[in-house]
Amino acid sequence: MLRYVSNKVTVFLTSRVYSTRSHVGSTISSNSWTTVVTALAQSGVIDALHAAVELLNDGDKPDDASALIHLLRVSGNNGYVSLCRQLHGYVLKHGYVSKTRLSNSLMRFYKMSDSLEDAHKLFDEMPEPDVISWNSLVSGYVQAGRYQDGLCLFLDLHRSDVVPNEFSFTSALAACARLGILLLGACIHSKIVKLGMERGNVVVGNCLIDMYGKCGSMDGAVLVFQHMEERDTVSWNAIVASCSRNGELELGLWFFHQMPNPDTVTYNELIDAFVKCGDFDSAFQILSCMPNPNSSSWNTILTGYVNSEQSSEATLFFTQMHSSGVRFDEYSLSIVLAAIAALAVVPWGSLIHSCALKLGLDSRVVVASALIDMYSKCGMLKQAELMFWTMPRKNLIAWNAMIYGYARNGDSTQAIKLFNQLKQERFLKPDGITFLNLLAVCSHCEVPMELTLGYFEMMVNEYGIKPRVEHCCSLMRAMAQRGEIWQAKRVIQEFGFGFDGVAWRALLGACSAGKDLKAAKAVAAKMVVLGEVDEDEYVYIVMSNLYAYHERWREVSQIRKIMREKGVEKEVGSSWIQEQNFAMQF
DNA sequence: TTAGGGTTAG
Repeated sequence: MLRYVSNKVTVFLTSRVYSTRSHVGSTISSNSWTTVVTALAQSGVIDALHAAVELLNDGDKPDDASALIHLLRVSGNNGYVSLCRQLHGYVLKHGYVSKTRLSNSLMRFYKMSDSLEDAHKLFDEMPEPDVISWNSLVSGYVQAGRYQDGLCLFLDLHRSDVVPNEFSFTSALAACARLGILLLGACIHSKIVKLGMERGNVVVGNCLIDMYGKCGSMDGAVLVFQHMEERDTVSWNAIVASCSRNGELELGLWFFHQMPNPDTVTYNELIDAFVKCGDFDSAFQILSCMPNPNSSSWNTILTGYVNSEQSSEATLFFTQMHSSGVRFDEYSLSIVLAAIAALAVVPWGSLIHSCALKLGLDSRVVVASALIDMYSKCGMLKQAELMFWTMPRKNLIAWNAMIYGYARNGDSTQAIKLFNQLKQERFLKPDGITFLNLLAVCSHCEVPMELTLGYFEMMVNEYGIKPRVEHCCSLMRAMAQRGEIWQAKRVIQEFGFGFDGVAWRALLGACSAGKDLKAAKAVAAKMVVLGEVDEDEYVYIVMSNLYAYHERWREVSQIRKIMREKGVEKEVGSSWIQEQNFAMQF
């Protein structure tokens, strides 16, 4: 068996080695593990790998695990995935599994090659995982965006006999930050203080600032920053980012002016801060004056336009990026695709698609998901499907984008079918967005009420997702469509959204769709009590239209009068003209 | 203590 495996190793290696060999020349004169390890650690990497494989082929077992660790590191770093997997087989066969460091090294390889499940399996098989084994897996999950899995594992670590260290806490804090779980983040902070890890480790401090900032606690972020014994550029950037994120522009600028050596990230944070408060002029000013702007600097402004629903401006800015010679990255493309999706201009979307193909970015998850989204928003479901099914790796965002595509185009059968397929996926599970899309399908198409309710219950009970107001709105729309307005009203109360204007607004929309004047009057009255009516023409328009439908003209003119008095008037319909310039730029 | 683990922008 070993001979067979090793032969494959040799074949694999030689097929890649020959071309480089003539340039590098052989540096290995005598084959022994000592010389091989020295070579692996220094130079002549390819030759050293070759020599190592020859030793394995000859049945020459390494004295200890360290040679195999070196071998794994070097082969992993050079992309010899198949060799690494075969080395794992060798490790299993020759009983090296109990060597914790060696297993950690294998875990590193599996993490590097995006095989977290293999890393976890290996971890489970380790007789004595140490703190590095735990940290490696926790950080693997966190870096892969599987924050909940990472946190669960971190909590398991806490319950184990292994003592967590600084590294364990930094990964856990990053997960809390991304999930916005301030309570757990603060608990971890107190644990860090108790263990005396807060001082003397700048990275821990940086993670704390980031966690507080992302969880909306500006005070927490500033407090940590002020108490840090040592600060590096990341600390300063993290505090400026916290200010930007929490709308504290002036405080952010104050920190910026104190900062010894601002770098590109710092300037980008400032651009972001200005863009977030709508001050695009200042953002431009920083962009034109900053020392080393990169694609992120431009992308930040581009994102600002998209987030403030200025899609046309976003596309114009994108052409400006192109003419300024900015190198587009996957984010530039995905952001501009969002703008194009909002404008629903298919030719521009196709142009960006070609651009992505040309740059070799079309299979990146952010770009592919944005393309799916753009095509489905433009009504081109077949194109969206093609993108989805040809993606080499589909993450949840891609699945959600495709389900949303069906939802938007009213194809409930396909949306539900795809959702059922997603449920079968081993390493993905539906999230709140998935269910939002699914419930939207149910509320727009004629999906049986039992099925709709079933999905809602599945979300809460099976997947433990707390319903947000948007989920309840979809459920209410579905109920209202069947004339069950009063049951829909019960949903608002039952899930504690009685004081949420958005929920009542949705219910009013549902009453309007069902032409139910009596129910609409009750809902509008509730909205008046909640103060949701002032400066919002929606309630007036809905009520006026409903009264008109029921030919109650006296009430219609009364509402129009109130609207005139309050200065709330129906928005004038707007249209857009395609800027031909955009297409001309490419 | 040369081998394995951590932080900031979208």
